[in-house]
Amino acid sequence: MRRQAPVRTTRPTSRDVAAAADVSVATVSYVMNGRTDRRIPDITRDRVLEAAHKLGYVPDRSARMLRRRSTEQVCLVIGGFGVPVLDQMAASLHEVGDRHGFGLITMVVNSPSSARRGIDRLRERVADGVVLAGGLHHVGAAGLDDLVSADIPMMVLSNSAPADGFDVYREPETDAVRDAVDHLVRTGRRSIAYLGHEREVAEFHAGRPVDSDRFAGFVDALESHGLPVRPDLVVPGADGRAEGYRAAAAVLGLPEPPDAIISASSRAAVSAIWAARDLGLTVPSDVAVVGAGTIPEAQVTRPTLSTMGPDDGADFSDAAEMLFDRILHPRHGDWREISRPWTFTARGST
Amino acid sequence: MRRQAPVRTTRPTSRDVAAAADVSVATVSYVMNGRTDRRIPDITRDRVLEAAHKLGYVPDRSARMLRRRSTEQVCLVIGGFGVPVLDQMAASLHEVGDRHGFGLITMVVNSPSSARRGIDRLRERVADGVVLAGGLHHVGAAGLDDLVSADIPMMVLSNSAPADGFDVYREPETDAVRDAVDHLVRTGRRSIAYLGHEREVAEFHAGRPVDSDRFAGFVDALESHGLPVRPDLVVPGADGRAEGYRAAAAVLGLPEPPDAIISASSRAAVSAIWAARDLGLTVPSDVAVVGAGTIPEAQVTRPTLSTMGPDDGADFSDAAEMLFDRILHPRHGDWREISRPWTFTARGST
DNA sequence: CTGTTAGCGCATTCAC
DNA sequence: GTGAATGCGCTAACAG
Repeated sequence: MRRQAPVRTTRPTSRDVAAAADVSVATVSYVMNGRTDRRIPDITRDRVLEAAHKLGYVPDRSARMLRRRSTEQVCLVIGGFGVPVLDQMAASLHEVGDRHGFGLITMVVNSPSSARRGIDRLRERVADGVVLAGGLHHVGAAGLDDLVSADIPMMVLSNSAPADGFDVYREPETDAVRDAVDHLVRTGRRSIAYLGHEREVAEFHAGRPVDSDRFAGFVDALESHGLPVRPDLVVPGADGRAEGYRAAAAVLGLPEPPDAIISASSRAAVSAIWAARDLGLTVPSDVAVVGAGTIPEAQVTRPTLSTMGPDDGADFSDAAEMLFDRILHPRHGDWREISRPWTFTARGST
Repeated sequence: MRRQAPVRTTRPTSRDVAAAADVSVATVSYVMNGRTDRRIPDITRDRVLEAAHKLGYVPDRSARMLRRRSTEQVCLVIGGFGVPVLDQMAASLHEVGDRHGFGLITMVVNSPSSARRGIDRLRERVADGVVLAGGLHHVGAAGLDDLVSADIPMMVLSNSAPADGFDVYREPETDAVRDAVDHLVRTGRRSIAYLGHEREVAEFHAGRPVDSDRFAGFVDALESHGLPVRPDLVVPGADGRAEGYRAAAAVLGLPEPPDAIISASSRAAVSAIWAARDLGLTVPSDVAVVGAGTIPEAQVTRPTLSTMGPDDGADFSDAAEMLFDRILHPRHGDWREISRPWTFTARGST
């Protein structure tokens, strides 16, 4: 049974409802928005509601946006999908956004050109607030300035960006990495491999400064123990499970394999445990493994996975709340920081 | 160095640009939209562009939306985050959306009330098109009707919903499941466990009809081999890695453990392999494992993971293209279906 | 308590 | 080739 094509009459507007309920458009607006500062008698209210329902009236967001000069949407900028921590961020934004009647739009920034497009779109005011959780590198300082000068409330996830023009969310990882390395050295490890993200590793091997709290902490900690940073043990592989497996298998197959692996993502760390076991190695006696980030899986692997991460797991409601606070109560200056230092938790894999 | 708070002068409008360039707002509009049907001399064009740049003019989307009666955004409705296949969908939508100048908004539907809110918001025309990839159960038939009567182009991912009022994307899994079961039985398996999604399993145990192609195929295949469906081997655990591990460990610890496990997600299947190994079992000789869905990891596990899935992996550009086709060339009736039947690929784990 | 009015910023007729 | 005028649908002043 094929459904009838709707009779393409134009959809009803507030004027139509006003006419049907025999009130003014203003009253319709007040009723539809449930405004309590306007005293509308229940009789009138019901008449409007009934007319709206009968006509199938639904307010038009575009018009509301234009008039209110607010979109009631926030934008989450990420570098790509499949990263657990960003799923958490998105979930938190959805959750607190719902409470405020806000929707979420996502934007993927994985190249300079997509960064340019994204910034332009943001400047067109598609959203009342932004969480910059990825692609920061492609956005760059100039892009950040564009966003700041567009005067749009923003929260940036970064350990290095100054809180100037926006709020920032930091997860200082240095101490956790140092603790992890200390722990590994104390238990007799001498050659520690680093499974990093593409960027980190590329910059390191190119001899450029590496903008990574985590990697810097790793290098510092090694040096403070008088241990060398072996370039052949700094490899990419943290960006996915398959990548992690291959990278771990590769370093463990080296003539002088590491006796410990620190991975910049916990999901790659899990893969590293697999790889070790598949090579006939025992974790942790032959090789220790440490992951970065909180994933539930860490508790069910054998051995359980030692991790570095924020104490209270991955929940970003505080970041979301802060963004909405700034959207709802705009003020300039007074930029805030949230800091959630990571700690090292030794479990079975070390 | 603290950045100056911007002088909160109102942002420039096309009128301001027109004045600065000494042209009319119409000309500004034509230039900004790069319209080729209007012949604008380069001199004029450059003057407008220069004025726009100097004033920092950026067109306002809300106004454009209202006037054009289109938002140039599509909406992806999902049931939650962390599902690889949805990441693929989001990536595809972003990709082809970018080509058409469209943005993406996401919506999480994980309860009847969030479904209601989502539908209402969609009816407010926050997006020109919708991909319903999750939460379909909470939306329900009535919700679908609301969306259809709102006359908004839509693509629904479902194996059961009729293509009536919207396009549908199907992934028939029955044949693949049958092939998997056939393969398992042929290689001597007699008790096959099913790691399912929460809903599937709950409905099964409640004795209600299970709206799952995959599960139905599983039951049919077992029966055609004269094998019973053991209720104690139909367990939830496909919704996550940790869940999968626990569920697999539990069934494998049963007095009469299964000799094969079919998991409704490949990531839980990977966990099942872990669990088996941790219990001292060998895969596949002691227990075979099959996963549903394409993940790169399947190739690096030991043994490699036998999976059921679409032949060409997880790519939804065809779905995205179809949605945009309907948005850009609206027509009623003629609802289309894309079907990507799953096949079974035997690898090391069977 | 409710109606009238005036835009929000833009894209699009229709004159010239 | 360009400009003046109109209105998308709604909300917020301001009257009454």
